[in-house]
Amino acid sequence: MTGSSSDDSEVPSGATRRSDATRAAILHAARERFAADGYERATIRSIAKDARIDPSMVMRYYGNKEGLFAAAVSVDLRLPDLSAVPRAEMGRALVRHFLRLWEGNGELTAMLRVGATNQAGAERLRDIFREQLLPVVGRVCPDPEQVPARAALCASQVLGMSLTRYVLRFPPAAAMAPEELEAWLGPTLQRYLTAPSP
Amino acid sequence: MTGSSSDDSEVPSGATRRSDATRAAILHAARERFAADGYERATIRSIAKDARIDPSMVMRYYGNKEGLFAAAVSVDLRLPDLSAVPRAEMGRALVRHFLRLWEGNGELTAMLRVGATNQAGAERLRDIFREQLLPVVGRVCPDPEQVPARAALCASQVLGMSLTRYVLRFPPAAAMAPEELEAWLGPTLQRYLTAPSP
DNA sequence: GTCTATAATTCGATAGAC
DNA sequence: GTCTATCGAATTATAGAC
Repeated sequence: MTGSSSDDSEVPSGATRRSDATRAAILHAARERFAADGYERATIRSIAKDARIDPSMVMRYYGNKEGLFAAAVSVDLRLPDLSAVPRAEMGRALVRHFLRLWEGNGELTAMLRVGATNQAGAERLRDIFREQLLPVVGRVCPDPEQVPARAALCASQVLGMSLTRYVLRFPPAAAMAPEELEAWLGPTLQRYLTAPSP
Repeated sequence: MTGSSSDDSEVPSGATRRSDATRAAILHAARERFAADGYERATIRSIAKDARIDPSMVMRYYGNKEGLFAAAVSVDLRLPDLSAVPRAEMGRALVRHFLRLWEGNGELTAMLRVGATNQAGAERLRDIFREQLLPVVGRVCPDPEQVPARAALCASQVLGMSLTRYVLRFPPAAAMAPEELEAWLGPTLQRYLTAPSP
């Protein structure tokens, strides 16, 4: 009964499944739709249509809409080790990293949009904050008690600029050049990271 | 034909309509629902239920869901005239104003939530930025060419903190005391408003 | 002014043929 | 593995009785 079945619905051990291309197409379409429409308006049907497959395939592969979202959005900020850059340049380094990250990545916009309306989305963003940003700030802030607040301040400015620039599209925010943004936001993060607590 | 009709569906000239209480209840419920659930998940049915009236009344009064949203959300930031405060304290004054505004006002959270997912909501936020924040910054910034960018930077930090504190509820952001926030964000806005362009 | 009933869509999810 | 067909539920919106 192990190999005599005429269909190949069983997951093979090491070989690539025939469905891998389909799965990748679904995830790609899901990321774009979630980013563009948010969680509620990004329908399984529209995602399937983008991926040029049948909607039922999405259900088969990912169980339900939440499963699809969880599978589609896995954000790795790839934050640099700030303790490796000169202390006076940490702010700008962090801003530059985030700017590059946002420019070519709809996933982050998706997370932001979904986090604003969906409870599970907000929780994912809190996870990312806790697991990825907190440790980085922890390595450059001597007082552990101040780490959460300083990290949250950095997050507020970075997410705020992302919101106004990529989601709400305030014309001046969308028009600013990356170098300009880096020059303005860099000192802000620098202060949140290193200035004495007020 | 003007007053002989047996029903009172026509809008009277100066007197209060019998439906005013109902309309107010609808708008109140709509604000809360839009703030709590975002545009898509805030259904007319749920709003009507909160207002303890029939869902069809909402349609009758506001035409459709977009009309209801437009009527429910009319944000007046009541921004102070910054040119009336000492130049060195403008940043803190602006932060303090926004903090007070956000604390007791679900409307702003609603705008933020809806703006993140709904196109019309984003446009309303752009309107508020252009009509209310731009003029205030314009009065304290000597170079008109720099006004939009400086205003957008202020908006990014204010909206970013609102997002992380009230919508995404990052624990450290939600836990910070207003005085603490004022001390951290004040200098940031102060620099965005008055520091020489980098 | 208020409500019932329902039309017209749309969505997530399931069943089952091939 | 893929697709058709469809269910059941929810939604916006309309028509019309009282």
